Amino acid sequence: MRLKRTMTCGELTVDNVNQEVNLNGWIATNRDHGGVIFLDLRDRYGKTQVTFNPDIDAELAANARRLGMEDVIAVRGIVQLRPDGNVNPNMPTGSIEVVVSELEVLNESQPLPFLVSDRESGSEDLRLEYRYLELRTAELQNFMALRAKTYGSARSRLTAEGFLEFETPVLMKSTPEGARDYLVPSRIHKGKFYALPQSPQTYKQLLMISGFDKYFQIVKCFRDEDLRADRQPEFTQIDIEMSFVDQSDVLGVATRLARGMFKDILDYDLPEIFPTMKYKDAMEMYGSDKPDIRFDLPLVEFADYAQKTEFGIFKDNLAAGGRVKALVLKNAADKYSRKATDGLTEWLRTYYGLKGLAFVKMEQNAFSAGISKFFPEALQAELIKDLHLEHNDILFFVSDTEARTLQSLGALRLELAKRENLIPEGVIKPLFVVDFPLLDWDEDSQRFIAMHHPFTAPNPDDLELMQSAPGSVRAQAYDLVINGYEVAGGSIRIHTREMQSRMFELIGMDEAEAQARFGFLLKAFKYGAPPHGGIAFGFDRLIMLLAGTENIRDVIAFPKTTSASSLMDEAPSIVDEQQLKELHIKLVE
RNA sequence: GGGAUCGUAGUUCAGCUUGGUUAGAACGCCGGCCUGUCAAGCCGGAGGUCGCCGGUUCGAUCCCGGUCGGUCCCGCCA
Repeated sequence: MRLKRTMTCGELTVDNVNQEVNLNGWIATNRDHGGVIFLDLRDRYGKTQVTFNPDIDAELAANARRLGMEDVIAVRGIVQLRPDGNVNPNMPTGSIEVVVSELEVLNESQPLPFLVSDRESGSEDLRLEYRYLELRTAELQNFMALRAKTYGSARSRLTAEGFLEFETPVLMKSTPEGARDYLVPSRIHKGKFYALPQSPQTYKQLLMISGFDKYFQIVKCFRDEDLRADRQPEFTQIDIEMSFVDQSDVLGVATRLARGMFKDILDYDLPEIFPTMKYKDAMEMYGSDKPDIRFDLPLVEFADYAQKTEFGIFKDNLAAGGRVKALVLKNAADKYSRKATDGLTEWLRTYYGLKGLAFVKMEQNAFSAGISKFFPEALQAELIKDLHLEHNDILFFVSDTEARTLQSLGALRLELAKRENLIPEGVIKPLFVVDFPLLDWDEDSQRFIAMHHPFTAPNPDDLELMQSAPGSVRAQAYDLVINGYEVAGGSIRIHTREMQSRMFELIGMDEAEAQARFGFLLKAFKYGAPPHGGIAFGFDRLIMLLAGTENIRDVIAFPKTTSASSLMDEAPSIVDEQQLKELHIKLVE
């Protein structure tokens, strides 16, 4: 190219007036007034108006007239002040323009499938097909720049704390505990497969055994599970592991890193100490293991009150080991007509399999509507006092199995908060959730499975429960939750062979199977494994929070759809017979 | 695996409720006019397998079934 840029499209100001500059970029808009032609030239630094005046050079203006949106051009010209009254205060470069003397058309663009100036001008599937064009939009340019800045922040913050950055294998052994693995067939080893890492968990533990007491990695992880608005099959973690530490040390690093990143990127000050909540309390108070604590609206334990009602369903569920919990929404009863409550009931039924949602409203000093007739006067008085109920409050009740009660009322809490605008804008509330259970009973396989992963150390205070009541053993596991998103999770790991074997035993993995899957790790534990633990940040979710978006696809350059395909390059795709043959793979119908 | 929802010019949508002659608008595109705009403006034009397959019907963009694709959710995500 002839007119290589001397400046970017975002940096010219009144200070550059009368300078001759070259600009390169894409045509964002063209405004042809018959005479003078205005083009907004765009690169990732900004936009600058360039003008062509036929009075100065008729041929040049005629050439400019033929240009269209997203053509790539290079111009040479003089920076000039815009005439009086023609300054655009909405543009950082709005005081100046470049009066073009030379034009080089670098490449023309076909008519566009959607407007680069307006991300909403194309549906999402169309934008994903032309992702490279969508990435030109201001919004995604900003998100990607923010993401890049966050890589840098994480790296420098961790490096400053003495962490060493590593790379671990992407082709690894399949360890089918937890998420489904993405498998990679081996050409050399017929019938054998690598797996893509769900996380570099075992490698980072081995690095601890190697003596690299502070490890980190910004790393892709792969999980072949169904997608969500905040879940992609390949995603990025900031993976951290440390030796000779306990839970408080890891939470300290996570706190400093999170504070550092929010400071570096948003100049937002997170508290020096993040609040901590026990898993059990989170479930009881918020119906979630990742509660959004930007607003209150806690779940109210209602079992004792329920016994004093004449509502049979509550009592039956309690007798059957179920639960009754309530939510009090202040001063909103008038907004919840029969139609509205029916809508909520239907929503909970469809999404959470809940049979019913009960409610009562406060009318002056008494209950009305819903199931109010099942509440004796004395109980009403008691509730009004205990729950500080006032006119126009509405109480919602859920009664079902414990799991379903907590989950659906937790979901209702979030939904009501959204509807009632209870979630403050611009506020970032971190929370550590701790004391997760070590094990989770799996109905399908009728056995315990590791709630976090099978390398998580039990709480030393609960060791005797491992025999008597495995389901009640607490793990030294923790999550960092920010605004209701699980942003990071980790644990103190088991570092002795004996404890690791006990753990495998608890989840029904016999010695032979443990050897086959994790023999290498068990062997390593015999050679002086230090106590260690760590945490991993979901990098994409972190960027979502920093960017203020609720969609993980917004912060990944080339994301996949909810059916895990890439609309742009059409992955996954069929492959040649020859490729399959080399891999010793035969497709079956 | 299950549920909900969407699919109509290049694009975003309307039309479908109550099936019927020529499926509209805006943006974009093409042409013309216009010397200070910045979402430029004005005039004109081209552009449609109504996602696909099947059914009902004299007749289907519209009703029904299936299917494919997007999105959101449940399950799943150690």
